[in-house]
Amino acid sequence: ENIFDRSRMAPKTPIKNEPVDLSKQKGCTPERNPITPVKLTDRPQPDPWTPTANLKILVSAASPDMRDREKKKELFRPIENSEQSDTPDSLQYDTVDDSTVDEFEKQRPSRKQKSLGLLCQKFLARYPSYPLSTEKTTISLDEVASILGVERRRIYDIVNVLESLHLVSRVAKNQYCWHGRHNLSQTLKTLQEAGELQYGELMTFFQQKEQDLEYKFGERKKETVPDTQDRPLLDFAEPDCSSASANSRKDKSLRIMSQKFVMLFLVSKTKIVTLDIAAKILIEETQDTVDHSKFKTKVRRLYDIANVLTSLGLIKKVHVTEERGRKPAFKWIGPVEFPAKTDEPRGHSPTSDPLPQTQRAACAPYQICAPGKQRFTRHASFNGTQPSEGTRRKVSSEPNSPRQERQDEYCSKMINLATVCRQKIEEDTRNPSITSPPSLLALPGDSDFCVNPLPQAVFPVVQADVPNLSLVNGVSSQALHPATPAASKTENEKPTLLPSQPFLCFPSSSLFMLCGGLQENNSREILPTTGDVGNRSTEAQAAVPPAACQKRSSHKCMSPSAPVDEEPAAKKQTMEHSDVPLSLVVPKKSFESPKAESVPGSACTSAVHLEAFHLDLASPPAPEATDKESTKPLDSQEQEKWSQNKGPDELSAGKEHISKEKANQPFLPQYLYVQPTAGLSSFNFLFSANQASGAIGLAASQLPSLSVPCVMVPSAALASFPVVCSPTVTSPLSPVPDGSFTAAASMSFSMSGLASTAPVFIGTTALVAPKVSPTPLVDPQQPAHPALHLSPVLTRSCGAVKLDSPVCMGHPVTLLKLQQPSSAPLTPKSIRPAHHEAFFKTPGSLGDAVAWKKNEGNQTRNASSVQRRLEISSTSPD
DNA sequence: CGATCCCGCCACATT
DNA sequence: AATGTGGCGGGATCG
Repeated sequence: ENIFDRSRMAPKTPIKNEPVDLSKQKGCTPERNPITPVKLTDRPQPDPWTPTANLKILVSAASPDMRDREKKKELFRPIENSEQSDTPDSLQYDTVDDSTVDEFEKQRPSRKQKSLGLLCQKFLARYPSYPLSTEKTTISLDEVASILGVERRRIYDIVNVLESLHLVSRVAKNQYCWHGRHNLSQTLKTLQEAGELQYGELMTFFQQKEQDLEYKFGERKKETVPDTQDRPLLDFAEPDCSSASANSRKDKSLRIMSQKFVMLFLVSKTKIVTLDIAAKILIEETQDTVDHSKFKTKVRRLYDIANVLTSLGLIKKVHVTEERGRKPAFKWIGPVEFPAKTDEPRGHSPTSDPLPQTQRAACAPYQICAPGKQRFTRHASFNGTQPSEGTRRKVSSEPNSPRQERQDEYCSKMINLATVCRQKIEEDTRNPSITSPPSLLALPGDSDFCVNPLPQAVFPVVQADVPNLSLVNGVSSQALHPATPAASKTENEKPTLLPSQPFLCFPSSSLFMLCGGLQENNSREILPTTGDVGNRSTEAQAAVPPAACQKRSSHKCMSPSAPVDEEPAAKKQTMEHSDVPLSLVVPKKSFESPKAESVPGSACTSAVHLEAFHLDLASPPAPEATDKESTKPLDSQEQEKWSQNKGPDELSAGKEHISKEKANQPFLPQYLYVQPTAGLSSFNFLFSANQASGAIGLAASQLPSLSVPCVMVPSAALASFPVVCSPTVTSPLSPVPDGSFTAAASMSFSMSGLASTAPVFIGTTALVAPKVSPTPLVDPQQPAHPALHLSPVLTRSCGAVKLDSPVCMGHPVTLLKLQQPSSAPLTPKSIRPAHHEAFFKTPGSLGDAVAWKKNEGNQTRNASSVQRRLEISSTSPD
């Protein structure tokens, strides 16, 4: 059939074009059988051209498919000839053949026909952009290569780039699994965030001044880039590391380059990146030695990448005429804004969608790696047994700059923490991490972790009990406190005290926000946040430099000192992907309608408050640690704040923006702890403000939408219990791991809560796994907004109402109203289960249900233990 | 003649 | 050692 088409086509189209068409057709048809036309594209005429060609063919022919192809080829040839000849008729073949052959040979072989871009199109045509989550598509490199009639090498070029965007993931040797673009937006978002950190400054410079910039640029690169750039790469690498096997060869420059290249676009204001600049930036290391040859090689690679990206419809070639002259460049034509979940509704269970479990399983190894970041970030550390040698290696190994060193240290610490946490978590939930969504961006995580100069790590989760890890606790405590000695020492100690628990303890007293993240940013941005949000990009750019500086400085300060480091780490974890979660939960009583309504208006104000909080928290320290202090003060304000509900969102949004822009670390996890004030006397709420990325986030950075994982805990419980902050973020994909992790954390809480009272957890939507959806509350399958997701859940369970508030910023805010806790609405038991699943299930978690159960059991247990501890702690110190 | 970038050698990684 | 990966750059082709 194909043949026919071709023949038809051929005549119609001009030779050159024809080939393309054919190829496309091929691409389409090929799905099942390679039957097609490989030949056409493949090698028109093996014979004449290259002697080797024949050999190749023969070799390939080994496979039946190949034979078929060859046959076809023969058949085709005539056709081709005819095509070329212009006269469609096949009749001519015979006669024309030779002559035609020559002609056509010349033509045929046209380079264009063999271009990587075309090949990529064919490749992409074979797979659905948005494959059903259920079906998992595996790609056999050999098969594809043969089908498309190209050497495997070429397929690698394509796959590597696709992999960098998480459109595919490597499952095994010669095997890749196709994810499609489900996670693309998430990936892009992550890249953007990472890019801002790494390249924000640079890009700004470039755009501003090219020449001078170049110089400076080079310098900066070294400074700025090195840390980041190197690290970012890590993303992948790290994953690999985690996998145990090291990353293969270097770090797979093509992949990294691809990501970096994409980052440049995403960071660029103009969305146009010239090849030379990109090459210069990407050369990184060599800056000094900028060999011309190296530059040249880099450019070649960029072309390769650009071809693939072009095929994906993400960029297009353009020319920029600058002072120097006309230069080749590419313009980003893909999505620019990445709300919580761009592409698809998957928000709830972002990851899951893209990757069905099966896929995950299949992809797992890889995913792990790729998502490494996530893992890291989240519980990332949990996944791998160890932080991954690679990571460490990189960290330690690359001593680019002082910064790095710091980072390294930081990373190391983080890793350690992560490891500990991981262990615990693993114990509880074993696999979840593994299953993590493939698509998640490893990058961000990684970057966050190691790469980002600003390491704001947040603790991913709080653990309920883990007596075992005293170390962890110590760390966590430190993390919390680090920055803010003042804050917490006393209070913190308690948490810390909670010996084994990594979690944070919050005083039951009031509400506080914990911000993970960028303290620096917050401070800076605080003011701007509210207003700026809209303009982030602009501001961001402007802000970036300073922010970066600050961050750096802060980081340095932080990282170097053990305590400090910890904090960042904690922040990171929390924040991680997500920038800032916006959602807030409001207890009905207190807030209820009145406030909720007011929210929009108040949001701004509230936002301010929040910001302030953030600042406080952030800057000093430990979000968690601060809890008491911050909390208390907040308490008084709580009501107001609550009324402001939106505020948080905005704030968070603002923060996110800011943070992202500047630090990039945008991820500040923010948690709001609300004490049972009025209505909810008995309940405590923890909100994570962050974000974004994770959960649903998306919103995080750019989007105002808020997704916040929240944990409600009965006040009583809280009083005595340390509260753990769930990691907010999870990227859609990553969610799995995160989710799992989170879930675990949350679980523990819930458990505790149950024990004493009934704790309710409100998860952010992000966390919600699609699969879970079945639960009543659930789902969120509405893709729409992350916030929405949350709301539904709440609504159901609690009757909470979520509101989207346009708010000042226009960021959507979600408010949740909770019915009176006291009342039954939240029956802990009934609710929880639902919530848990809904919230926590992560797509990624494979055996979620089981895991859950287990977890719950554990949690319960833990809770009890925790309670004990808590009680003790509570009594003792404060 | 510069922009593109195909081709495939060959090194490194994995099996 | 065989095979999978993929860095890399010569040099052909395009515009």
